[in-house]
Amino acid sequence: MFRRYIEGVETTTPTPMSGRKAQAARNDHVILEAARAVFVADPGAPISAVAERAGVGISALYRRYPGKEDLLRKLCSDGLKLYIAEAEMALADEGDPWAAFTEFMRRVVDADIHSLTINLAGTFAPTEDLHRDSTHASELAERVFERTREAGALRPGLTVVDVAMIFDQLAAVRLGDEARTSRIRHRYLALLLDAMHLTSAGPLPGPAPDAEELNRRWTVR
Amino acid sequence: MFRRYIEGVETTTPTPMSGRKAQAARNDHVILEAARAVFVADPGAPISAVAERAGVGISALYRRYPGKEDLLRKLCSDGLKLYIAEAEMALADEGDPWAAFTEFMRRVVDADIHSLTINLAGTFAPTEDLHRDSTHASELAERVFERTREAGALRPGLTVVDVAMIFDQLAAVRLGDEARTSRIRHRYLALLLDAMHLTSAGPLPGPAPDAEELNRRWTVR
DNA sequence: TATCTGCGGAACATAAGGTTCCGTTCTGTT
DNA sequence: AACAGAACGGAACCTTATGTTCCGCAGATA
Repeated sequence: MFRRYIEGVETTTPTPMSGRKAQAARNDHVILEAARAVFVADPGAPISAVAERAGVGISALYRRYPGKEDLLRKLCSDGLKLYIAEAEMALADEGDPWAAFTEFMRRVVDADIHSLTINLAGTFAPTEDLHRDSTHASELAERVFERTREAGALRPGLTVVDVAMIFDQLAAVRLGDEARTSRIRHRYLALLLDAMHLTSAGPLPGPAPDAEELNRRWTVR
Repeated sequence: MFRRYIEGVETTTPTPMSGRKAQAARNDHVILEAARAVFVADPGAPISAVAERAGVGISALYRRYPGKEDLLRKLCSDGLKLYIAEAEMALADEGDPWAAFTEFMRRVVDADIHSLTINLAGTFAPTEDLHRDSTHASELAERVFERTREAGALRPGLTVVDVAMIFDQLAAVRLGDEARTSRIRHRYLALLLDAMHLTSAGPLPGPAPDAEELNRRWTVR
């Protein structure tokens, strides 16, 4: 029978095209990717938009996540882990600290990690795990920043909080599709990196934000 | 009678504290200011939030504007007129073009004009008047920018659209109250201005956005 | 005193969106 | 071949949010 034929394919293919389990596993990924795209474009988007984009029904979402907030938390958690991984990669780079720092920022902008973390914060009640990851991410970023600063590659007066704020500003750049947006963000990232690299420039006006001010954004609006 | 006394005050004081007309005129201003504060903080805020902030009832709003969109259009229109006035002031400055340019940007950031124009665009159906003002504003900004560029004060490759995008990014900076936000925006404006002033730096990556891409943001989302 | 203007805010109507639920399809088993 | 169950689609349900209307009141005006 046809079914049998399909089953045969299943057992010989790493990612079989049929089979309930395989379909479900594929949906796991499709749904997460759709959720990422939708919520990055609009953190307040309805859950039905995610289902539509994923090409599945709403029940496929509720089978995997108890509610909307859980999905948002999952995305945010993944974003934080990505950020942590990028920061660790930067720290593992023993070469030129400035080069490692710029590459770190480029990768964060490239993967639009910031849109997954801070931009989603405030749309759900944060959990203890999320808070831990967030703290860890901040610490790693601080180490990347400090190493760069100690190498004398940064404009005096800059702080690691400035880096976070710059990610904020770049995440606000939105024009056309994701590819276009990414390209334009890199344009302004290049501009900002040049400004951050002016090691003999004067101090910037006003005190930089402090970490406490930043963390307040995690509370539900 | 007490009423007579008040009337007497009315005729001798420029802004009498009582009198129906005077109260109404004051409300005109109070309501607009409340609407500005509320919608700048959140373009999707409910109209009741505006009334609450103004300390008036909802009917006081509906007496002045047929509906929510009309109020938003009024704010946006005022913002465009402000922008036009600032650009004209910059053009009238016959001194150092770079100084005039930086002061122009500082004033726009200071008055948070960008939050009134582009940030509100898309929340209402644009009218012909609005479109005309928008075009006029762009033309004036272009002249300010061109004059600065011709003076050799700008990094090669920059365009006037970059200026608009930078306003966008600065408007995304939000931390604490309006005063704190303003101060922090000026910090990053200073950073960006330094980067824009690197007249001998290499070109930035990627093509700058074009005007058409920008104007697409005026359509309702 | 009669009338009018401006206004407060409850009431109303509607839209939006999160969640539930039922019927259907396909899978693996007896 | 019939059956139990998993995964799912999507309509229905229900609550919330919010734009708008409306009614009654207070102060001003004549």
